[in-house]
Amino acid sequence: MSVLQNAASVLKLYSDDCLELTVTDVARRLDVPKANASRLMKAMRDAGMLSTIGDTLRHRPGTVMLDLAAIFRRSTRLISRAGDTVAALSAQFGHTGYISILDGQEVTAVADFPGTNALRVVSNIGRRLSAHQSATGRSILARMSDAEIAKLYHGHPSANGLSSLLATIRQNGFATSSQESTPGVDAIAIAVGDSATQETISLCIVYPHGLVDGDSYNQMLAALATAASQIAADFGDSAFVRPRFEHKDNLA
Amino acid sequence: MSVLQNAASVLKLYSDDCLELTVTDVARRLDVPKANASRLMKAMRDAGMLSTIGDTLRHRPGTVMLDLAAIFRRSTRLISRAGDTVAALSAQFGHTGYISILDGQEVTAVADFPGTNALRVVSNIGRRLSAHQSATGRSILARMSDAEIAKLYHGHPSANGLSSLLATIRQNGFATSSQESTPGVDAIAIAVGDSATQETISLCIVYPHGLVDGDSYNQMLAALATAASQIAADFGDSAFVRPRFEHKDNLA
DNA sequence: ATCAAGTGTTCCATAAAGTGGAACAAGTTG
DNA sequence: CAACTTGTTCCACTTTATGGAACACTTGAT
Repeated sequence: MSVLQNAASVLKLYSDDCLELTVTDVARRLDVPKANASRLMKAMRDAGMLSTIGDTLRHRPGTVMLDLAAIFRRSTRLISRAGDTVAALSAQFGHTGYISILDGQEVTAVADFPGTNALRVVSNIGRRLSAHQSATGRSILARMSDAEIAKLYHGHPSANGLSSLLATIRQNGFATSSQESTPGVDAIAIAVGDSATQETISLCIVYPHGLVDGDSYNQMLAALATAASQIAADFGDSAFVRPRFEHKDNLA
Repeated sequence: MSVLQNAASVLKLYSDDCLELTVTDVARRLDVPKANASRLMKAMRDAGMLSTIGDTLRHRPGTVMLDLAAIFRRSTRLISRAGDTVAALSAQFGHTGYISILDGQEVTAVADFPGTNALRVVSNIGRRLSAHQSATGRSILARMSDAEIAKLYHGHPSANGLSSLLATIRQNGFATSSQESTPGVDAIAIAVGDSATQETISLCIVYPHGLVDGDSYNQMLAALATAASQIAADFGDSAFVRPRFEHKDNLA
């Protein structure tokens, strides 16, 4: 194991439920000797990757990390453009929106746009979901060939059922989920790509299950589809499937 | 030089003006052999600290970095609380606000609250300013003893003039700047600390030079002073100096 | 088509790290 | 004050990083 991987492992320990870490925390959770954790975290402090909280023994991410998320978001025109689009949709419908990317077998939100409704889904930048268990993940996976999927999910138990799921999404041009990753939360997602870089991202709107009637659903889906189609056209996305859908009168 | 420090150096190369890096960029800018940059960046990719942009040779920060800034902001009650306060002030006056911390001889913004005015200062999370050359930096430095300042600025050319500057700030309880770090931008800053952790942060409002009259300035300063005093009281900040100021009729 | 200059990767012996067990100091808790 | 926690330091040993050169690949110009 290289130091870098260990350092990354430490950073990955941070989450919504873990805002600070001590040497012992790290040693326990990564199952490494205390001595290693101590030296590693000292090195990370010296490098600016970690900082102590006040003069306590607890650690938080270092100042080096502070602007990297913003730089990621601005790194490509595709993300910037999609962010503007989802921000507008989020404001229009009052629901929370995301831009996500695929990272191995997981998807990660790179930008979030909190909704304005009283009951809305709270966003979690950096929260990772299984790609095959989320609308946003499946919308991206559906753009890959069966061979690529087979390679990515080689030996994975969910590999079998995935194929038919993705076939439907390829046909519809959009993906949905209902209370899958998070209880009470439904989602609509459409993926777009940049022909110049092969970069693929997913636009997603999440909303409380049961609080969106058929009309609203249809409007959101139509608006998301129109927005995504426009982006796909602008970025020369040949893999884009223009969403096909019937207006639903009632939701299950 | 350890790998971690080199990795941190790579991450520090990213800025508002540098959203992507190639192997050659890194080799040149850090003055290391191409071979080292290549292997280092490969290791950083494997660790998730960097990722390639689509299938190009350009690199952006990796997905590991995406949520670390948010975790930093939530890591202490002091920052969260101050953030809420500055957000309210920013909304009230329409000017951009910041929360910043001292990092060596520099200050870094950890949270930003963009103003609503048509002409407003655009924010830069992670942008680093010389502590002694900014209102926010001086507001924090003023809380340190002369001995600590002397140690921090040992051998630094600006060390001499700094002492009297800080003395004034200690007396006033607030710091200001006018077109110092950024042309056309003025700022008011007040620092507060947490007695439990010795953590110190600075609350700051920035506004376009010449577009704020005496009344507005007085109101902002008073509002910021009141807000900071309340935070200082809540966190048992014994070093806090309640701001003393006369209402200005005209600004220079 | 060919050359030149750019890109990033791999090879190698040398030099410099990281490793983990144990002993240590400092602070908490009952 | 003894038993526990915390984080740090020491050591011989192992693994990793280093930097120069050779390599493959793409790009633009002649």
